[in-house]
Amino acid sequence: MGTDSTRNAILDAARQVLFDEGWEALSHQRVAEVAGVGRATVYRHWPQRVQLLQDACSAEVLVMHAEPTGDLRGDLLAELEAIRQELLQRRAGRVLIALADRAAWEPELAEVKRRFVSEGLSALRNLLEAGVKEGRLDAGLDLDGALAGLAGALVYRQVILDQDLTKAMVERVLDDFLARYAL
Amino acid sequence: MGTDSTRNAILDAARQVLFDEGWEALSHQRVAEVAGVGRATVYRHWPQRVQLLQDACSAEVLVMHAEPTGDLRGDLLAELEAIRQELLQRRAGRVLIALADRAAWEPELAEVKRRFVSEGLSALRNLLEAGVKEGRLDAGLDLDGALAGLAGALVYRQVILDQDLTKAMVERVLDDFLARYAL
DNA sequence: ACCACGTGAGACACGTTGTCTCATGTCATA
DNA sequence: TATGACATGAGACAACGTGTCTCACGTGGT
Repeated sequence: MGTDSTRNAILDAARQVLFDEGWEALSHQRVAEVAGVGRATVYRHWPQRVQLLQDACSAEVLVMHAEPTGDLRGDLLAELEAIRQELLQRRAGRVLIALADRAAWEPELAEVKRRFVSEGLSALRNLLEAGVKEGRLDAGLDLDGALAGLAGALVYRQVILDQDLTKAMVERVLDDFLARYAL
Repeated sequence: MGTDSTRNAILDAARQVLFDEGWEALSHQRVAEVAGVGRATVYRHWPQRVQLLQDACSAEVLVMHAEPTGDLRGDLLAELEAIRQELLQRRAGRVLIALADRAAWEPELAEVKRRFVSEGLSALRNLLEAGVKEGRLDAGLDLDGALAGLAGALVYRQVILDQDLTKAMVERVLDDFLARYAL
């Protein structure tokens, strides 16, 4: 077995363990078991647990972005819907919350978290930016504040309140936002 | 030393460890060291780690609530300010995020989290409810949605974005909300 | 003076972690 | 085909953490 396929098998196993059994279960030993490789092999590639966490998480930062159509509300809704799916299906919420928790004590993870958040919301940010530039959103809009408001409301419901996000919730959050800032 | 003072010493130590060293460090052994008691004593009172976590967290659910004055914006602002202080100083944010993470795999903690959130926001909920009843807020207001929007925006900024919440941020969040829902 | 009881210290078995060595299998090259 | 470089799996090993147990000690109430 070549180096790359072993690495991938380990990373796949790490993600599986992370999602199914939680962060605390993500040990070299457990990952080796699930990946079907020797324990020493996991240590060889990732001597530190935090690096394994980092690499396992990094591959999760993939939000499907739709092409903007020019319809502001429609584009925003599509993007928020993509984020909703990410939170629901790919369990980005769990990863995010685990990162937020560990990042306080493991500085390496703070950067992973920052990237995770910023990449996950980059398309949304672009849409809002364009909306302001084209005069369809209030110029006084605080971009970071708006992102925190939109994403925060969704993440909070999904991860803190344990609600499964519905399309209606997303629309409500968006329409409240637009009621305030759309021109 | 009596039973109660030992219990309190252990719970104090548990909270200290929880805040200063993180959730993973919260073992019977570490708590015993910090509390200056024998390891067996900690096991005697809390055989399961999750119970220790539970009791250590439960005492953290104390938000200072101001008396309502009748001025809706002022009262809401005071309450959000109290929540901000809680998130900033008493590290409720860290506890909340740690609870959210562990609750996914430890059902006992889900209830602790639920109480934590609901008690922390109960005063805010009452203010909003009264505002609707007195006709000062849009009757179409979705109470849970509004709470999620307000709290979510603050928690998200504090814990996910690592921003230290300022008074200005709180005012902005509130005024955006009132711009949409105040009559 | 007595006793009940919570406690601290420590012994013990057990599982986990991180490191190391070595025989084996695989792949590219001569 | 023979050869050599290399990644791997298995396992030995010490160190550490965990959960349970026993026992001597000190305190407070009787």
